[in-house]
Amino acid sequence: MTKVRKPEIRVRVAPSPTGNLHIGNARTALFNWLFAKHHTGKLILRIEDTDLERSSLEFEKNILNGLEWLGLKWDEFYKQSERLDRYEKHLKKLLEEKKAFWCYHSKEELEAEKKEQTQKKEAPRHICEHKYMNHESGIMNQGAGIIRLKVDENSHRTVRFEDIIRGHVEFEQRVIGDLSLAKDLRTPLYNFAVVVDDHEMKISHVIRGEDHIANTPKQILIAEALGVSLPQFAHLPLILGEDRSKLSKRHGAVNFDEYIGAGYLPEALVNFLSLLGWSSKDGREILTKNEIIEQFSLEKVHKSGAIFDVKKLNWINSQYIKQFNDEGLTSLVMPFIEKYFGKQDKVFVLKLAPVFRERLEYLDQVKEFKYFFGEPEYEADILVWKKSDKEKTHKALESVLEILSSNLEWEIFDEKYIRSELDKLAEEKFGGDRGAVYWPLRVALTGEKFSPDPVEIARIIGKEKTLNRIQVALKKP
RNA sequence: GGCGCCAUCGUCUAUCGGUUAGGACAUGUGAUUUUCAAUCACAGAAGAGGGGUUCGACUCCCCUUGGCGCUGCCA
Repeated sequence: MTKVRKPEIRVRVAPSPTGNLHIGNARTALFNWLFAKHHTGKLILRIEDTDLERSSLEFEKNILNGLEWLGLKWDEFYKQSERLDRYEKHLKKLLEEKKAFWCYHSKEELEAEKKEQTQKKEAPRHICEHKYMNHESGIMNQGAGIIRLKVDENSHRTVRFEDIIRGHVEFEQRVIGDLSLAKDLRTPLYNFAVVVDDHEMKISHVIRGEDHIANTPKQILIAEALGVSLPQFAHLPLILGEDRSKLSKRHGAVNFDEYIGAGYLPEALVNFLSLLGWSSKDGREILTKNEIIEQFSLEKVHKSGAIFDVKKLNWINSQYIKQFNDEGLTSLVMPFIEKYFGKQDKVFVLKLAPVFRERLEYLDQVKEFKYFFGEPEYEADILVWKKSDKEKTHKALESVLEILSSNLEWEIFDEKYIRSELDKLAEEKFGGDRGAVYWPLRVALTGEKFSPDPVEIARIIGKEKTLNRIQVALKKP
């Protein structure tokens, strides 16, 4: 008995470089990557740049960068624009075999046909009589034609396929029409190029968004004409915006760049995206890449679309941020700090790490902490605690200044001791109202109504700045 | 209009015919507390409607409704 070797798992990510990497593409890429990794298969990255008008190298670069940033490494790389010979070869064969033909209808004629069909409540599609013409030389273009596949519009056949996620899916062949394959021998169109490539690249599973589901029967027909075998299909549920329509620009941040720029962590994004349409067996939601790979299966992918919920992303990201130690978080946060506050001393930023770890959802939020990097500006009246008044506020600040400046070895700042002194002050002079002491101190140090604990801030910014800021506060009218 | 896909808390989801329908995010309340966060505890919150099948349906089938996608000589 010979051992049956399992066919190699090969999947592909096939973006077209007509725009920047989009959240939806990234998710599709991620699922392909997870599937490949789970089965120790290969991931093929294929740039679908047959539309030269709209494709650009800049977009291609953006897409590649985004995927790399996410940590999705591919094993093979192709560009359709470099494979024109392959498409031409198959196109010629199809033409010779009379499975494909040149269609010379004008766009106006096509438009009219479609209009008529719509009025007759028929499926809009092109049924081309040119396929019955017997051209002398079928391969050559006799005018301004395009190449179409001959599809029998009278067939009663149902084109079926088994989708791993959706199960049986069927389309009536007669609603498909004589679909377009290429503008000319060296300008293939999407569906045709995909089928040629998926075959030649030995793709075993096509995992793509549900928006491609209607392309599948077309691709099946093309594959049959080409005489090649079909991959398995899996159509992923769409990522939706708040209004439940397909996620797009009008929903806000859909460019992957924006998430990189906002300081989301690649691991967090992988984690979050993997949970859009998929869930782990054990129900846990914070999972490492390896855990996701291990548990991943297409059978567990949901059928219905999933709304992109930034709040959950934020929560997941904050969970990842909390996992870093001071050193790690400091280097993560440094570029963002320097972007807003200029060059900073690493030793100083290291002191901020605990504050950031507790409070950041994404790294760009460091911009909220400007009082660590410069002197605060604020209106004098916010110094006054709600249960207090101007006079008491002044008194409190003076007392705090005294406590901090007199009996304090600042090099060994003892938070506990300071706190007990300030508490004692509140007890003795403000009837136990600690807010009367801490609130003015906070505002003096930060210029904000909301902030981390003022004693912690004092420790971080150091003696000189602390005393100075209190004095500034005291001079406010 | 045609074709197709989908349908459990506000959101992401669990349940593979028998559960008080579970978890997470979000929300609310409370604890902590000098504010805001963080943290902890608790709470409210769901099977679109109608028919079947079955001893028993969220789960299987059909219809309705609704949502979405596709409908290019774009991908």
